[in-house]
This record gives sequence, C-alpha cells and structure tokens, in this order.
Amino acid sequence: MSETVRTRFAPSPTGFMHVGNLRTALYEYLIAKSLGGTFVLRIEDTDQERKVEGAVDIIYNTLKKAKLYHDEGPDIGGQYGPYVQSERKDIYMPYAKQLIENDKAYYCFCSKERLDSLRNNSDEIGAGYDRHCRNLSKEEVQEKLDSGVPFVIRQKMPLTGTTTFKDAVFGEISVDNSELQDQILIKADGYPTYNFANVIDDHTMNITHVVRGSEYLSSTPKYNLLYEAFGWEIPTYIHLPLIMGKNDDGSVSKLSKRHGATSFEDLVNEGFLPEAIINYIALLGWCPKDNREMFTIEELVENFSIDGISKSPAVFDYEKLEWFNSEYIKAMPVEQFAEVAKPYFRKALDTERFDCVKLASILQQRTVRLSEIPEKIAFFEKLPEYEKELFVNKKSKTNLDNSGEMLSSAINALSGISDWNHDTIHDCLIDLAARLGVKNGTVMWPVRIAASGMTVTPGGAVEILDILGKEESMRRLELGLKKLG
RNA sequence: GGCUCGUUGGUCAAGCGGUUAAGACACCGGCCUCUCACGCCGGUAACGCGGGUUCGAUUCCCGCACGAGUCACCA
Repeated sequence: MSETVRTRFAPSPTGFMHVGNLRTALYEYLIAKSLGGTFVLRIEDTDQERKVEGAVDIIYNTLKKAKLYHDEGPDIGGQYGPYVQSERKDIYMPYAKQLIENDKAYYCFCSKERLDSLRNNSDEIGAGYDRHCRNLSKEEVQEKLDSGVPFVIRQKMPLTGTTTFKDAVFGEISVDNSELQDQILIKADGYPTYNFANVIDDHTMNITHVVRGSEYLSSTPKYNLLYEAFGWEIPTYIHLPLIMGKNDDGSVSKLSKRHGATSFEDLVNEGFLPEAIINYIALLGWCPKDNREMFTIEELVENFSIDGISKSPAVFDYEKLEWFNSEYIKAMPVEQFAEVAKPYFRKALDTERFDCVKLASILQQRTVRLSEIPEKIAFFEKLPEYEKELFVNKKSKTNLDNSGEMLSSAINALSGISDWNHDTIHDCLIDLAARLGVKNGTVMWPVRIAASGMTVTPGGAVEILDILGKEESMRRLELGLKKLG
C-alpha cells in the first residue's frame, strides 16, 4: 500500500466533454497534483448501447488541450491496467460471485417486462424493485441458472439501520438503509453497472480520493456497503457542487445542452480559449485563500486546496467566461494573438494581402470571443455598401457638407505621403486638422467612414488606412468623396 | 412523493460570534479618445423567514420556506 494520493477521471465516451465533467477532471487533476499524487484516466464504457465511435479520442484531445495530463490511462498504460472497463469485463464477475457467497448479493431473474410493469403499476415515484428474487432458494436459483434463464446480480441491501459516511466537502451524511434499492451490479449482458464497476475499479486501481459531482452524494452509501462487504478501505470522498444553467424562465437546473454551449468543444468553437475555460471553471465551486482570479494550470496546482471547495451549486455564467477570455487574449503577445486569430482572419479576408500582426493589434483589445473576429474585419476585404448619412456625426462635428471638404483635403494631403505607415498617416491627418483649425475628429470621422463604410470599426482611421495600404485607401476616399457629391 | 444536500447583491463568491459585510463579472455614471473598445475613477445592489443559544448572530442549534440532486439492466 503506497501513501500517494491517486485520483481518477472516469468519463464515459459519449462523444463530447461536458463542462461539468471537465471541471471534475480538473479538480481531480488538481487534487492529485497539489498533493504530489497520480492522476489516472479510466474509460467507463460498460454501456454497450451508448458507445460512440471516436469518443475516446475526444477525451484524449480535450484533456490535452486543457493541459490535464494523466499519468496512467489506456493510451499510456500503467501498472493498474487495463484502463478501459470493457477490457476489464472478466474481473467483475468473480467479485459479484463472492458477494453472492457472502449473502451480500443475489441472482435476479426478473424480466424487463416485469420490472416495467412494476414501475407502471406503482403510483409512487421511485417505488423501485420489489425484491422478488431476493429470497429464492438455492435450488430455485440453480434450476434457473441451469435452464439458462437470463439473470442480473443485485446487491442485497440491509433492510434496517443507517449508513453514514464522511465527505471532505459536505461533511457527514447519513442515509437509512431502507432507502437503498437492491441495485443491479451485473447486467444481463454480463457487463457490470457503473455502480459496481466503479467500486471494483477504484479499489483495484488503488484510488485514494474519489472525486465526483454531488449528484452521487445520495448513492454513496450503496458504494460503501460494497466496500464493507469486501472488507476494503473506504476512500476519501470529495463531492463537488453541481454546475447549473439558467433556464429561460429564470430557474436553474443542472447544466445541460438546452442551456447552450456546454461542452468543451462547443465553447472552443464559439471562440473561447482553453486556458480561459479552465481558469473560469476552476473558480466555479472553488475559491483560493487570497481571492485571486487569474490562474494558469500550474498556478492552480500550487494554490489548490480541498477546503476551498464550496457546497452550493454554481450557475455557469457565459459573461464571466467572456471576461476571462478577453483577459487571456489581451495578455498575449500580439504575434501570438495573430497566430491564434489567423483562422478567423481567413474567414473574412485574404491573409496574404493583409498584415496579420497589424490586424491582430487592432483587434486584441476588442475581442471577447474569437468567433466574432470575421464580422469585424470583413470591411477590409470588401468595402460594404453604405449610406452617405454615415458621414454625419454630431460629436465629431461632421455633416454632409464639411465631410466632403475634409475628404478632399485628406486625399490631397495623404497623396503626398511616400512612406505609407501608421506614423506618417497619423501625422499627416493631425497636421491637416490643425491647419484647417478643426478638431481631429472632424477629419478622422469622414476618413474612417469612407475607408470602412462602417460607423463602428476596430481601430481608428489611421490604423485602417495603414492596413488598407495607400492605393486602396485612396480609392475608398475618392469613392466617399464621390458619394457626397 | 420519499430521501439527501444547499440558501451572502442579477451571477461567481470572501466571511468561519463583534466587520462601515471584501473582491470579480454584469449594470450605471465620469474621464481618456479619430468610432468602438482598452485603460482609469466612481456608483447602485446581498446575509430567505421564524424561533432559540449568547452580552452579541450573516456566522452555532431547531423549525419553516424556497431551490437543487437522486430514486434505471445510464453513467
């Protein structure tokens, strides 16, 4: 028995990574790493009907992008393998049989139909299984087994008493044993249920800290009864508060697809950076001692502690995530942001013709989600149709008359620039405003409108002209002048 | 419905018997400014209710209310 902390992330390959799952993975990783322990990846694919092709790869990719590197797992091995439950199929049955021998479990031959009718005929919700097969005689069992009647194996719950356990977050929790169903351990197809596989795997993989969502809180006593039946040491439980989503009517419920983008992939597609997502979800249910908010994954490892985990559910707030995202974007060196943003540039324009770093520099302070980049820069590629009324702006003191004058003066002045760059354009236009005795905006507004065809643009007139280049700039200014008549 | 858990501003949350009850997001002002942003300054806004315990409860206990989770051959 080693003393090291071992946690495990045990997702089912469903084809996407729900943020709730990702947060669980994150905390499991943080708990292990902050305690110098080991983080294990185990794939729980005992539900053969819900298998999804390629789903395991999504898990690997997500973990990698999120920098939640596991120490053991199906892809990298380890001394507690195999790490895929379907490959461990044979190890569960002997344990189940051992339970039967010890009178802690029993064969159940009830058909699905019988169970269904049991449910339908009961007016009470959750009436559950009637324990019909619980007291079958040895002979009856043997006879059915011999004649090949399909069976499941159910856990034999104590009918009286209470089961109590201690959770590292929620404290002591007690449940009356009479509340516990005789849950199925081994399904008719021979596969173990999650409930059973989990316990067997966690124990045989030497998991010391079981971390999971608080939806498992009320079923944990069942697992403990299993541990006790085997005489195994009960692990440390760390149940995490749920992540909620806001419904249209203002109520909240466990975050699910109807709340919008709720998988890591969705979020990335919507233009969020993995670092921002991780940083945000780290704070959903955990708070550091010093209330700090910005954390790299390494810093999270340094600062994480179990006692900072909260009990109450947290509503997932896209606006706060957006704030984190914009903070991460702003913190990048501009060249790095240009690289990250390049795929989005391509959606709007020909990246060969424009300076991506310059584009990045005007967008960096204004980007909340990467996905909104294309619409912001589309005007560089193609000047949009626009009404001449856009030239009218009260604050800049421009109107249909003076805008034309400004434009023609600007064209005049700018045409003299031989070295077309940000500074020369800037100085030229500022000088012009001074010469004409008008405020800077009176020159800049019409120029920017003519250059972009938009009232709101990333960057100002100078930046836009610079990126457009002299030739295209002059063409657009002339066009604007013509439009003003 | 039974059981389990939870309850500090709209949201995330600090607080762990005595505080002017932090901070962040959002929101609202102002400044900066060639638009929008960024940045800076400032502002609005909270302890679910009722009983105890205590000199004193947001903090401890009990009820209630509200909310959530869970009651599958899904995980």
